[in-house]
Amino acid sequence: MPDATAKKKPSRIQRRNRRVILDAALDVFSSYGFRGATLDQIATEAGLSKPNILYYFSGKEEIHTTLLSQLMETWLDPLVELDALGDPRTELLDYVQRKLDMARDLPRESRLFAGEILRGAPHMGPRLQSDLKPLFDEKCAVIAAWMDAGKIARMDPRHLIFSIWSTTQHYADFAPQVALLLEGDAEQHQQASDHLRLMFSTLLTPAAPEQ
Amino acid sequence: MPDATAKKKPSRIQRRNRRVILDAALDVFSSYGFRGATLDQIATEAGLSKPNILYYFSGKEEIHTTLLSQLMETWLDPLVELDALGDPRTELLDYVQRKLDMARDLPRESRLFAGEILRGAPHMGPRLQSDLKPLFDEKCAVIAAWMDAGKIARMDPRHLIFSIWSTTQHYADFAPQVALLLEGDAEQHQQASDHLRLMFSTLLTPAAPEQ
DNA sequence: GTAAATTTTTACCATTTGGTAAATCCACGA
DNA sequence: TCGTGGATTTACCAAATGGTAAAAATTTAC
Repeated sequence: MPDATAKKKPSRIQRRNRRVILDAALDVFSSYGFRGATLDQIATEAGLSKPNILYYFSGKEEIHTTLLSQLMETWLDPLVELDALGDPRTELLDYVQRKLDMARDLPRESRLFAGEILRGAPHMGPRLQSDLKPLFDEKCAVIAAWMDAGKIARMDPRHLIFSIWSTTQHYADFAPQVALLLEGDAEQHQQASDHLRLMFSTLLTPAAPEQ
Repeated sequence: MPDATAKKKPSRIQRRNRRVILDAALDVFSSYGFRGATLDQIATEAGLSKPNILYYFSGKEEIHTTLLSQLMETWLDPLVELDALGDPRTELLDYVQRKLDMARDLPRESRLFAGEILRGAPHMGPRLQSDLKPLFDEKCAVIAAWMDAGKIARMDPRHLIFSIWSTTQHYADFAPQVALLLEGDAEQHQQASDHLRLMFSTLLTPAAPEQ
């Protein structure tokens, strides 16, 4: 007896078109926000007709929600990789680097996320609670343990993470401003990487315990 | 012979209603973005009718532009106050504090600004170029001079400023996320202040030159 | 107090937008 | 090759939205 709720596995066309639509939607939503984006824009960008898009998704909101759901995993991944058993300094500095690389490689995703939080997370509140919160608490505990062991300087782990998030994502979310102020500088990413490495490296170094 | 382009000074009613409209618009634009905001929302929030609002402003865009223009001055003020003649450490740490206080006291303004940049600064590009850029360059030179004099640790002043902007504004722009992750913590602002003071204090301290 | 100017309301309008119904097209297995 | 179910298009629609015209109400100047 087949499960009444079972979904048939999607056809090749289904998979391709859903992917195309989501990619177009990422472009449009990240550029104009949820309310600013229109189905016509997404349809044009995807090379499909509007009703055809609504054949694959029940509505504008479902596209947006699907995008945010998929994004969440990617977004949290760098933090997931933070290893309690690794060297504290290396782990944290590598985390900064991964987040910065993500800002460069996935700016659309960064802006989509930023826009959603900026508007009060109307479509993502529950997911933040269920996915982000436990992970955040867990990693804060790891960092706190490292501090207790004297491996890195003592501070509030939560605000340390906020500082890592904000400084790295700034390069994606405020890219037009950064580009204007750094005008023509081709080495942007390397500069940012060097700066953040210096900053967090200095910050994490525990005050010399000797003497 | 009176100047044909001269504007009569606005009446009491004019001043009051323009102020009421801009305040309502700040609420709505900062919550929903330019495209997401509607004139009806602004009108309701302001307690006026939609056509009445259009008596004071030529359209939705003019309200938004006016808001951004007014905001720019407020926004740049903390940086303007950075005094080349003051003590470098104190000046920079005070700057961080002023920006953090602004994130707490003017979250709507912070979100309005963030949203505009996030969408590629469609209504603010020229102002960034004309107002922000020169100020930024000037203060970068000041900071560079401090570094040359060995008063603070050497680093890229431009990325230092980015780090100050991002870490402080994060508390306004990502407030829902911060609130969720810090849940119920009443001391948020003081914690953030302490953390950022520690962070930038450590960062700016020049490596001991002796030995 | 009254006329002129300013302010506000009422009644609209054209366009855009998210979404639907139904007809048509087309890929694919028998 | 033909029929069937999935995929796509055409032709719509109702609501929302930015904006306007002109009448009505109110304030201001004399």
